[in-house]
Amino acid sequence: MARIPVAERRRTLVDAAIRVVARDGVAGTTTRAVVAEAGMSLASLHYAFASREELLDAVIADVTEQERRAAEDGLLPLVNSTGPAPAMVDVIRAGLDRFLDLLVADPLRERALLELILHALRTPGHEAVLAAQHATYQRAAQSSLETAALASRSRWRVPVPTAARLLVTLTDGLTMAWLADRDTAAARVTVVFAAQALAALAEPLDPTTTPSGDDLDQDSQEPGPC
Amino acid sequence: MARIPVAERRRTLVDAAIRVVARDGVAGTTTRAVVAEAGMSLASLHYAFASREELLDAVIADVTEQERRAAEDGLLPLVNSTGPAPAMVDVIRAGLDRFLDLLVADPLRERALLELILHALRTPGHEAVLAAQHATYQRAAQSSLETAALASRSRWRVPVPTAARLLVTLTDGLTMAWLADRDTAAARVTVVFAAQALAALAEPLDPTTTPSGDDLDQDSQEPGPC
DNA sequence: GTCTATAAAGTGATAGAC
DNA sequence: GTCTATCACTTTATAGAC
Repeated sequence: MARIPVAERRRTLVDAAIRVVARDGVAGTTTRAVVAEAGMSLASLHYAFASREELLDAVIADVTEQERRAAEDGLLPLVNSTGPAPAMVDVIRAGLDRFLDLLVADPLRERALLELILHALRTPGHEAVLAAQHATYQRAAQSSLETAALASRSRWRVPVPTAARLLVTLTDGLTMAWLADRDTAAARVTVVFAAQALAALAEPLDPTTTPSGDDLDQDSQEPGPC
Repeated sequence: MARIPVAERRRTLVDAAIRVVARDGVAGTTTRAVVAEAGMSLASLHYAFASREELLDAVIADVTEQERRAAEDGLLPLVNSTGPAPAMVDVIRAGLDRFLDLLVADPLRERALLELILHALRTPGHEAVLAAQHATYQRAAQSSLETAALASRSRWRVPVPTAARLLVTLTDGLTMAWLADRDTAAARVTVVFAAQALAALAEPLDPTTTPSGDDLDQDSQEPGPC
């Protein structure tokens, strides 16, 4: 077959492995399944990667980087907006709703990432890639919150890393809960309260601006599964 | 060997399987590993359970029931307390702190439960046990919140199922975040804000009672990993 | 009912031809 | 560099002796 640079081989294999993990889970991501998806021989995988675990490390790093870019892209519309400053709670709610959109549109991807993280949590030798994943998320959450403060002309009343950890906690929890019950309407309601909880940790720079959230006393009953 | 009732065999096998899942993960829970832990032969497992998957179903149901009982027991101290009614935020914070205590004391158990849920999410035919698990959690969260309202002489301003879903989201997120970074001090801070977020959805029955939370402007910096 | 032994089908990794 | 063929091992499940 054609002589392919090892860097390109790695890319092809990582992309194929991501599809296999999403479809069959980590346990189903055998070396044979990956090379079948990538359309190459088993030996080529072991030429590009020393072992299956090394391939999985590369997959985790790649998926994490993709998520980080998605978060970054989600912030661009905010910094470029003109008009009057929106309330912090609305900025956060819009961001969380966009996150939920991604989850609903591609649940296999998020489930795959959770599986990969749990796998790395249990397997010795994956500490480095796991720490990198966590640091990337924390940083993405921090810059999201800092951008949100700029857009809403607010300041954080708690250290940004503290608020960022709450944001990560909320997105992780939203993901787990939605994957478990697939109740998108209920998740939207949870997003509203999550946004209020985060926005309560910030205050407007200009005291005359009155921050307004949604009505707490809404009579929305728990909707059934979609 | 001794002739053992099949019900007892099943109990022994499920208990052994729970230990193996906690130690080696779902992928490491092979039929051989379980029978070695239980001290019986491979054929005895297949006499009690038709397949490995059927055993895993029983494990998920058992662990879920144990968690439900733990949540129930955690509520008993609340309803029996005399003295003046504590503030809702303090009741919830105490409950979340107790949850965090359990997580820190036995992280392998929570990690195992997450792995089992993800496994059930991916494997066809496990929908029933997964739905049961989710319903159990939602019910436990609801009765926890109702008990908290009683103890703090408050009422919920939103439907209890809605608040319960936020509680489940927060505990799931707390678990994932702590498992990822093992930063107990940061998790305690997250608990404070999570409790405030939930307490904001309730109001005291007696208007003269002033609900008091913690100071939001505390200068706690993000602590390093433990 | 309980066991040993084994079947049948995987797995990760590598040797060696080209 | 890339391939086929294969090693060495593990897996679930079952057959058949007792």
